[in-house]
Amino acid sequence: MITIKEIASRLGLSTTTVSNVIHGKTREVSAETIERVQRFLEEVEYVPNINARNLAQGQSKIIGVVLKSLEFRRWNNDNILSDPFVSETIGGIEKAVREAGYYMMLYISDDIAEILQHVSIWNVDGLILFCMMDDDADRVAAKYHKPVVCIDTYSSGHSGNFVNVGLDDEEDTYKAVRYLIENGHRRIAFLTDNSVGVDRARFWGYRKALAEAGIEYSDKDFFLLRPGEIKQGEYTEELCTRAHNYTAMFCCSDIYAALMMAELKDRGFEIPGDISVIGFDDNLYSRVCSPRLTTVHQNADEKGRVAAATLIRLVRGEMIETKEIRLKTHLVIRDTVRRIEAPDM
Amino acid sequence: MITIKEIASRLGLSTTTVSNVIHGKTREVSAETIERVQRFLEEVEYVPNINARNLAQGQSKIIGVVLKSLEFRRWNNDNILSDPFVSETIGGIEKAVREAGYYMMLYISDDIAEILQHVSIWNVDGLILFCMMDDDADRVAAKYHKPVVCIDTYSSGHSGNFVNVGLDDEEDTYKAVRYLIENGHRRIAFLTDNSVGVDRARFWGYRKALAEAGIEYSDKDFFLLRPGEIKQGEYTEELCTRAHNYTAMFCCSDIYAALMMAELKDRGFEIPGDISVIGFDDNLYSRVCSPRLTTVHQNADEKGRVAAATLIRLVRGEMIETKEIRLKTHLVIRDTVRRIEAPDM
DNA sequence: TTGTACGCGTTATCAA
DNA sequence: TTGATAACGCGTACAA
Repeated sequence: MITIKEIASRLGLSTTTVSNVIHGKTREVSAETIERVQRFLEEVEYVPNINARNLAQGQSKIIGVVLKSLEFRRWNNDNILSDPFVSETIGGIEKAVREAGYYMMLYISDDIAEILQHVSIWNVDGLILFCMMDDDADRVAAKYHKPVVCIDTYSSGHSGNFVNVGLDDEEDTYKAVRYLIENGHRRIAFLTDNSVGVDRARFWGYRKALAEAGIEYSDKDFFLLRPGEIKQGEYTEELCTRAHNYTAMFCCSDIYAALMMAELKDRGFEIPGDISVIGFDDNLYSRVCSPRLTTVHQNADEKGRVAAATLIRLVRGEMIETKEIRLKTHLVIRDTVRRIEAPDM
Repeated sequence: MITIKEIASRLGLSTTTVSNVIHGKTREVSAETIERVQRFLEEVEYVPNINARNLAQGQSKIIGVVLKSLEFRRWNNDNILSDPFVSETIGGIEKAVREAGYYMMLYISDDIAEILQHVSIWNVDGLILFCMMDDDADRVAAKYHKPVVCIDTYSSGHSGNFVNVGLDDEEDTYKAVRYLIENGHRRIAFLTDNSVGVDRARFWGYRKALAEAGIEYSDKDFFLLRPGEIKQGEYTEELCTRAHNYTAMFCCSDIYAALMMAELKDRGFEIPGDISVIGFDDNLYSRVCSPRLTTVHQNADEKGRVAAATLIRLVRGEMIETKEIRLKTHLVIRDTVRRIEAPDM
């Protein structure tokens, strides 16, 4: 690895001049020198030592992406990246980070202290917090004195320490459930694996649609998938039995919808004949189902890109008007919701 | 951020002593001093500046993970992480890297020069090349003079510049296709989206099983999914029409198997009544299908962990006996292959 | 227009 | 057992 000092001495120049040319601070260098230096730089394939650069400048060009795995246990708790929504979002982040000339460091941990240590060791320029619950995000953002952008974090009392990129989960779910109701459904189950953050908001959207239609809600309508049970196939028996009492089911993710459909079909359910299903995400799982899944479309890749782009603006010192960026969704109507002509009361 | 220098001056010690305590070079420090320093370190929550450390030591503690997106175009070329096999493997890598006290930098690019520049800027200690074809991997490994581990790379003339972690794709596929043949199938299609690397090896396993059973192969038996067509739903019409001539189909991934099953069912095919299907990977897609997919199981998470662990051994200067680490697979028999009693000739 | 010299935070050598 | 001091490679006041 050739250094600036070496280049300077070989060219009979000072390190300052070489450094200036590298950084395009060209107004004080003669055209001839610029030319000469640039040619040489290419010739020897100079690459800067970023550690030295960062040390001198007190920056890092690193965007840290932190996943907290415990809170967001989709079907496989061991490997949170196996959730397609998560990994697609990360893909979007990577793209935006790279295009902005930054680097991405991925860090998966449940331990807030560990996360803070990590970002401070690397002097990370900005942080994206993903799959992290309210208070944890607040805590990190409060201790870390640089820009933080969260994805899908609902903050009770928004501390103002971070910008959040998310959906309007309550409204989005409300519309989907209203669609079920408009199709004559009144006995509608709600399926998820937790009741915090995003899923809580979706739950309230579901409740709102029910209330508006004068449908009473009972705790039995809440179908909870326990962590690990999907992998093991436990409990689904019970859920499928309970499903007999419903004509429709709203699922908090396409994965769950697809999985549930498979379990239901195994037990003789016709879909949507016996039970209608709506998912959330509109990823590949919705197109692997048969019949094809009616679902709420969101763009995970865009979510990641927007989060990263926003963070980088913040890192560059720009002001962001709003603390809450909401992406649009829409209902994609496919083949898993049937119309009930004579609604059963 | 408090520095060693600051700590030393506050404690009335030298930076050397403080540094020694931090690194456990304790044989030359008095017990009392150790105690005093350690207590103070905790008190002020000292975190090292890794840029300075790396600069002084000429290392980085970074494991670079490079994805080359172009060569491996599953269903969504824009966002390679949306492929569950890819993202699960990365999850496995991250785990092993973190547990070994290293950091992971994820970099997605098609441009070899860009990749090399990236790793040399960051002085990355070791490299994992993923989704990269033979010659590209060779080229990177040749120019980069530190340890390289590839995942699923088939090298024509193995340069010896890297260790590869993969499967025995030919043998694994051979067994799966033989299973179809043992069940009376003779008209068996092969579905994939490319014919290089892993998929080429699988193709030869398929051919081997056919040949062994005296079944003639024709180019028509090769079902090629074109990039982008899955997203658009183009061409599947043609593939489904051609499928009428077969009693079974071997698919190079669960995604494709699941997708194909949905398309086929849409057109009235019974599975496995009209056509049997086998997939590869055994990820969640195989359990979302109905009926449940018979498939070749591989452990993506483990693949990632093994690759990372191997790389880190290399980085630490250990010797690795073999240049080719092959993980085991096995056929998971579920419900998509039927037995044909009177084989149709 | 170019060069000198110092600081960034750490590790490492060698002397005390 | 401890402490000066010199690297590591780069950026940048400030001087020339």
